[in-house]
This record gives sequence, C-alpha cells and structure tokens, in this order.
Amino acid sequence: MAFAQDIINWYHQHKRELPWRSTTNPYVIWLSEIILQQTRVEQGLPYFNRFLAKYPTIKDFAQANEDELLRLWQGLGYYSRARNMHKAARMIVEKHQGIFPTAYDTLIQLKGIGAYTAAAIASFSANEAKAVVDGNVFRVLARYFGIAEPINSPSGKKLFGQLADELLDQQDPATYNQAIMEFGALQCKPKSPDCGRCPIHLGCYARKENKVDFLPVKMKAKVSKARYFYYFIIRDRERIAMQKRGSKDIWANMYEFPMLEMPEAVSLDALTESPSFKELFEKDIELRLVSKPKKHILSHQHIYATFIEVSMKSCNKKNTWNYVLLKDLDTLAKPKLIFTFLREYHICNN
DNA sequence: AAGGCGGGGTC
DNA sequence: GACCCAGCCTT
Repeated sequence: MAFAQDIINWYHQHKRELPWRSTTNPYVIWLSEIILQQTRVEQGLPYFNRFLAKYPTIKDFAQANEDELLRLWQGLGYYSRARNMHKAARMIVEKHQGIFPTAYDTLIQLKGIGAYTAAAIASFSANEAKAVVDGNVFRVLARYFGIAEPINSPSGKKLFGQLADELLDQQDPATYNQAIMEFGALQCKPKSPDCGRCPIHLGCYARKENKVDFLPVKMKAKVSKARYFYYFIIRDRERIAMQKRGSKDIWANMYEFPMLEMPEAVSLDALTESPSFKELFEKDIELRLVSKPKKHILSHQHIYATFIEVSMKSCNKKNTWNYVLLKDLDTLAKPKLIFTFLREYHICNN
C-alpha cells in the first residue's frame, strides 16, 4: 500500500538512532517500551540506560526488590509501571522459565502490557503482524483519513485499531510500526506540523480541509483537583523521620515525610488546632515554617505542599516515628516533590 | 465507560 | 494555563 510505503521511505531518511532499535531482544524492547509509555524519548533515555546496566537480563530484573526498582524509577512518574514490571518479570521467570515471550497473545497477559506494548514487543522482536496504536498513530491516522471520532473513547480506539491493522505492512510490520510512530513524533507533530515538507500531504484530509489543528479529536480532560499537603521535617544531625505512602493514592509505596493532608489551605495556627494534628503530636511543640507553599503540578492534581520543621525535643507523641539515617536517605524512592526539597535544603543530594 | 496515575516540554 | 507524550489498570 502506498501509505505504508511512503511512511517507510520517510523513516529510512529521517529516523533517529535509538538504542532499542538495534536489537530484537524482547527484554530490552520491553524495558524501552514500558519506560516510553506516556514519556518522551529524551526523558526516558537515561532511565533506559541505567536500568539495562543494572539489570542486563530479565532474571536480574526479577531478582530486584520493589523498593530498589522504584528508587531507580524515581523522577520518571507513573510509578505503577515499575511495580507492574516487577510482577511481569517474576511471572516470566516462574511461568516461562525466564524466557521472555514474543507472541502477542502471551505478552498481553503480563502486568503492565496492554494492546500497544504487546504489539510493539511482538513486532519488533519477532516481526509478528500486529499494528501498534499509540498517540502518534492516532494523530497521523486521524489527520490523514479525517477521522473525528474521539481517540480516547472505546469506540474510537476500536475504529483506529481496525484501520491500523488494515494499513499494516504484512511483509515488514516491525519497520512499519517504528516508521509510523517516528513519523508522528517528528513530522506529524501535535502542534504546527511542517505540512509543506510532508511526503503524504497530497492524500491528507486534514491538510486539504484545513483541519490539521482540529484533529485528532479528544474528549476533554477532567479538571485537576487541588490538594494541600503539610509535611513535617523531624530530624537531628544524623537522622530524619520518613514514612512509606500507601498503595492506593499517588506515589504508591514511595517515601515522604510524616504529613497531614488538609481539605483546604490553612495557617500554621489553624493546622495545630486541627484534630488530626493533635492526634499526631503532643501539645506545645515548636513549629517553624521552612518555606512558602510549593506548588507541584501533576496532570490530574495540583498539590500545594508546605514544609514545617518540628523541633526534636518536643515532637514526641502517640506513636514513634520511623527514622532514617541521613546517609541512607538516598536509597529511598521519593516523589519529585520530596527529593527536590531535600536537595534544595541540602539535606540529601539523592 | 470513566477515573486514576507523574513529570517534563511546548506553545 | 492547556495540551501532549512509544498507555495501562481498576472500578
């Protein structure tokens, strides 16, 4: 088909040299694909190199513990990816004798591997004829074929998936899949794509109808909600109180300072009067505001974090804190908000 | 079918 | 500030 061939020709002229493109090792491809989920190549590349250096094989990966993986993942976001990789690695060692599967139907049963990632690994490692459909592919197809179906609706996903399967180059699915994603990333960009130099602009619906800026269509994102975190810095010269977050909320299983979340912004005085505060601390403790509230923006939440020093002498209370030696702080996986604070206040360099 | 989940870059 | 990124899981 001309569409596929044009894209492949473009790819051979413009592709970037990326480390996971020069291998058919499914473990290496898996590593790169999970890292690149909702993540730009430039942001993920250093993480890919660090993970591969530390865990050269799937068996090495499976033997790591979750805290260690999260620490290496620190700063990359969507931390469930690391936790799911851990589960998948153990599954592969236990059920597949440590041999990384390459068949789509097997891959998609693994934790953290959905339709996109299964198609990517199967095609890149074994040339299985499964079309990848990621954000790039959605955009290229929506514009070229003029499809106004929302890409994030179930019906839209089905429609685009079927179209992608029809367009797939059956002879060389691996190259075609790489090519259309690269084409979307470099040529058919989200904002102000260079349609003048596009090799397929003659057949492009969006170009003809002047709808490049209106395709693809996406259902609106939900408004992000505001949250107010009050962190307590409880430390002496060699140790600091830390706690592990739960498994449901953001930053699951990662480490932070003891904290209170309030339903709205409150003054220090109001904070100390709140029942939850009194549950945490004895009376008459000394507090000192370390900084103005820091705004930490996530795609679905705006977090206003206030850091408060608590004097060691008076901070003791109902249950004992979990102290960590400052020199060991680096080994804990911490959200960006926390490790940036530690760095700014020269407590730990991570 | 909808909501939850990070952090960084671009415009 | 809004949108997007080599998406997936849970409910």
